[in-house]
Amino acid sequence: MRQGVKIFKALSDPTRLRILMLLLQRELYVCELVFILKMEQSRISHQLRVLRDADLVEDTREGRWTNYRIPNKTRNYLRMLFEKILEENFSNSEEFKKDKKNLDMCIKEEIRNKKCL
Amino acid sequence: MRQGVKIFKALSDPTRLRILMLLLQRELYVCELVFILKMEQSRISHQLRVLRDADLVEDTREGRWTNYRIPNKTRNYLRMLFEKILEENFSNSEEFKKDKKNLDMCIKEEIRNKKCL
DNA sequence: AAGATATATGACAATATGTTCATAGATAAT
DNA sequence: ATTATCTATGAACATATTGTCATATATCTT
Repeated sequence: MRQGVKIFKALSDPTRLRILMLLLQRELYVCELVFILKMEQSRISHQLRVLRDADLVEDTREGRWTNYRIPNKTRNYLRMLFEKILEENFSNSEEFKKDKKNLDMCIKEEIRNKKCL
Repeated sequence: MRQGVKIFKALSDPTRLRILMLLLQRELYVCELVFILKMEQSRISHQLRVLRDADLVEDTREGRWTNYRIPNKTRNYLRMLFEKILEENFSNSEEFKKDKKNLDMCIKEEIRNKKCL
């Protein structure tokens, strides 16, 4: 029960939804999320913690970097959730289009390989 | 987007989840929910408002009573949501077992026909 | 019309949440 | 070793949420 509530709580914030949408596309470092979302690093770290506590994301340390991704076991239902509930409401929103564009730029500029420098 | 967040927000409270689980079983008057959940009427009314604002429930006035139900268009994905996310976490919880028992009693004692008197 | 019942709502207090700022911890580069 | 970089965390603040109490509204009964 607690866990169920925790999951929905984690999903009930625009910033965290944006992060999840992005992680559904691709695993990302924190610094890549900073690049894409143009938000303070600590803000993103705090939100990632909430997502991690709800088991919606997992992370591995890679040197100085932390690589966040959506675990396979939740990937499917999360996708479904987003399709059912957020397709019109979110995927087509101006906000997410911008995030998507920044993600493309993030990939193009190889932020990941340049280690966010 | 806003709507998506609103839906998850509405789902992220134990009381509201209990109400939704009950409404998935059967349409109910507010006074029946009071009978089942053993909570203050105003508390339940407030929570129903949140659910209604998120379009998760709909209501019709029937004389003095308000009949709440889950609309067909959301019924399916809500069920799915609960199966995927809440099956282990909620449906088998002590809390919901108790609610279910009270719902049975509510039906048996025909609270609905007695109009909660 | 007056009283009783079912529900909704507004105000308030207690608590929870989200963001920012400052800083700590860990790893890499020099 | 020192410095720089990436990430996490704690404190403080503003805002939002939840539950309670009192009360309003609507409908029914008499």
